[in-house]
Amino acid sequence: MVTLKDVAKVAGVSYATVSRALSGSSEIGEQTRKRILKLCEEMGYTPNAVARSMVMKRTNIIGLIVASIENPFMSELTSHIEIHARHNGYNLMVCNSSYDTELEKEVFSLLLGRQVDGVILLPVGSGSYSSLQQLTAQVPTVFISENLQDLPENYVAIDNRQGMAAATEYLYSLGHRRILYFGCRSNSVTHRLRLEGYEQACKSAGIAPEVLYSPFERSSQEAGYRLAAGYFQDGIRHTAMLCASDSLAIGVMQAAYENGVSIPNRLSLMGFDNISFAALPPIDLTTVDQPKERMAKAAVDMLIERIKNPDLPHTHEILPPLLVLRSSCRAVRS
Amino acid sequence: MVTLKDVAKVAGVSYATVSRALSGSSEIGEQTRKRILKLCEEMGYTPNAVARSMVMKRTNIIGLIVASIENPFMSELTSHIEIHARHNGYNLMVCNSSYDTELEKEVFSLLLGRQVDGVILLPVGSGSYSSLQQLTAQVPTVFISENLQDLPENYVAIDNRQGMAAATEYLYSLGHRRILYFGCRSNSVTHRLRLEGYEQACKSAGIAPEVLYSPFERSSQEAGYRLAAGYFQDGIRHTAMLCASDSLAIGVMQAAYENGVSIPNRLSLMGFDNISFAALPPIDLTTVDQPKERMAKAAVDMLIERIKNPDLPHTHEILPPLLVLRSSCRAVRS
DNA sequence: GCAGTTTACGAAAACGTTTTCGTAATTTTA
DNA sequence: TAAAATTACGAAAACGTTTTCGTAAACTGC
Repeated sequence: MVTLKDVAKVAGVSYATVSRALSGSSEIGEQTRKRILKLCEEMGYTPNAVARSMVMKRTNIIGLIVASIENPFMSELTSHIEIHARHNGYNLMVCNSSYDTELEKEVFSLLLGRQVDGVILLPVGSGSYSSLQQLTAQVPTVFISENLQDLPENYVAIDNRQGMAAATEYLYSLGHRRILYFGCRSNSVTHRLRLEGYEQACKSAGIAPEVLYSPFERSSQEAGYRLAAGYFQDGIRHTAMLCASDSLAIGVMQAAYENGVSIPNRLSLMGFDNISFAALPPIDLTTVDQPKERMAKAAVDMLIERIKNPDLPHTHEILPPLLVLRSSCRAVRS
Repeated sequence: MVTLKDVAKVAGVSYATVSRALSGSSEIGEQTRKRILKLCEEMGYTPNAVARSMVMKRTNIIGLIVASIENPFMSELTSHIEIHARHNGYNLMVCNSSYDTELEKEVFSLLLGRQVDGVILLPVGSGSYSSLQQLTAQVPTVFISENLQDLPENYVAIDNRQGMAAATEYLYSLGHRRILYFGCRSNSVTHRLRLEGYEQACKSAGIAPEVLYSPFERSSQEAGYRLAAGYFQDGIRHTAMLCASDSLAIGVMQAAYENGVSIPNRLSLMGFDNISFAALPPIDLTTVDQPKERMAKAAVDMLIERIKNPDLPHTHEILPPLLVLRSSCRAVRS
């Protein structure tokens, strides 16, 4: 590897001069700058980012912790985060937490040792963030896609309550009066808010909320499948099913398929998240979109702001969800 | 941040001693080691990986360049690579190349500047790797999921030819004699081999190969959709369709759906890759699996070997693909 | 009890940068 | 034209580690 010192030696100048030529400093003559830049080119010099980080006390690396990269929702977010971060001069160090709060803390510490300038956390969503606080206190951190309410943290999320309320109202507008909510027994605030949105909209519409919970399992698709399979055994008592997530809805779809329940003819089905699966024509799930690109950008921008000025107070940004109408819902025959 | 020097000062020893206590060196007394480790704990000392990298001339970071993280196939691979790398003491720096060969080279250089110990490349697949060679020559590199034949590179791939031959034979065994191949006009060797596998199996079976090409577009799903839509206009002349990738097949499925062509009743459909989409019940696509976890492990292991011993000759590993039977294919009525 | 060996530790260099400070050389001002 | 200001550069410290080398002190064998 050719270093700055090597270039300086060949050029017959001090390393300070080479450094200045590269950094665009004004403390250098125009002709020497050109000479040195040309020499760097010729010698194939690449600045060593590690050495630079050492003295600058900043790595220009953002750590990203995500529950599971292979989850389509999370991989979409990850992709946008990477691109937007890179456009701002940051690289991404990515770690899976594999839905494990212990591992989540472990990789967080690991990233701290790596001296990342900040962390974006797509949390497991255990509902308990107290044990993370001694870690988030050590480096600028932004949570994404998890509503942390009044916790002293930075986060970007959508208005889950409003989103689910809008979903409920949409079903109501199609004539549905018996709408079953398929909830997720997660402790996350996100899921609590979604449920509240449903209940609130039911109340406003004057219909009775009915809720079925899935136990929180590794795969919510599996959970939706089992829950729906059980439900179908006893006969269909509703005209629409509103699921806490697209994954759940897809599980339901599988069970419906196997039980000969036609969607949307016999049952309207709605999800939440708008993962890329949902748009596939054979699925074509009506759902509520989380604007992933906007969320990613907002999180990166928020983080960079806090990296530049660590004393900024905690903040959060709540983006509006968007109803995505597809073919899994239809109006009730009158 | 509390540093090793701080600990040394409090402990009243030199920094060498603290370093030795932490590294498990034998050149230190048992009681001092314990005393220092306890002190490190108390003071909340975290080793600075950047400083360590500086002197060790090794970062324990693997760079991963992927065409698009949000592509389900690639995100699955990414996830397994991250986990396996971390278990071996490496962290992952991830970059999107966004299907752009120029950007691919750009981020590669960027990773070189970051002093990554090695690079795993999930390439755009332009078919031309010569311009990459001056980059891959500078750091241990392993290509994944792209068959590079005799190129002087390291790679992990599947036997694409055999996989597609097996797919063809399976359709033949179901009684299909008119099998249309939906190819991808990509320049990648991978796609050439798949086509060859199809042609070879046709020849052995004594049936005529028929091929329709999609132009290489950003989204192969879109390409499949357009190609199939055109095909259906002129009437169905085949009993089975074999697609070069699952994405293509899903596009075909959409077109079939819209044209009232029932799969598998009217037309058997087969894909290749086994992306997670393919398993979703409403899709349930018969396909050829690329064993992603095994590929990821093989690539990481191959890379680490070459990091430890950079003088190792180039090598490659070809894994066997696996037929995944689902419901998108059926036997021809006799 | 003395030479030789081992053990346990400290001093200091090294990694490749950036940046501060100092200073000749040049330019500007009066 | 002398003093003051500016420009262009070099010397050296600093960042937080690891590791080599040197050396007292403790131990070994006879």
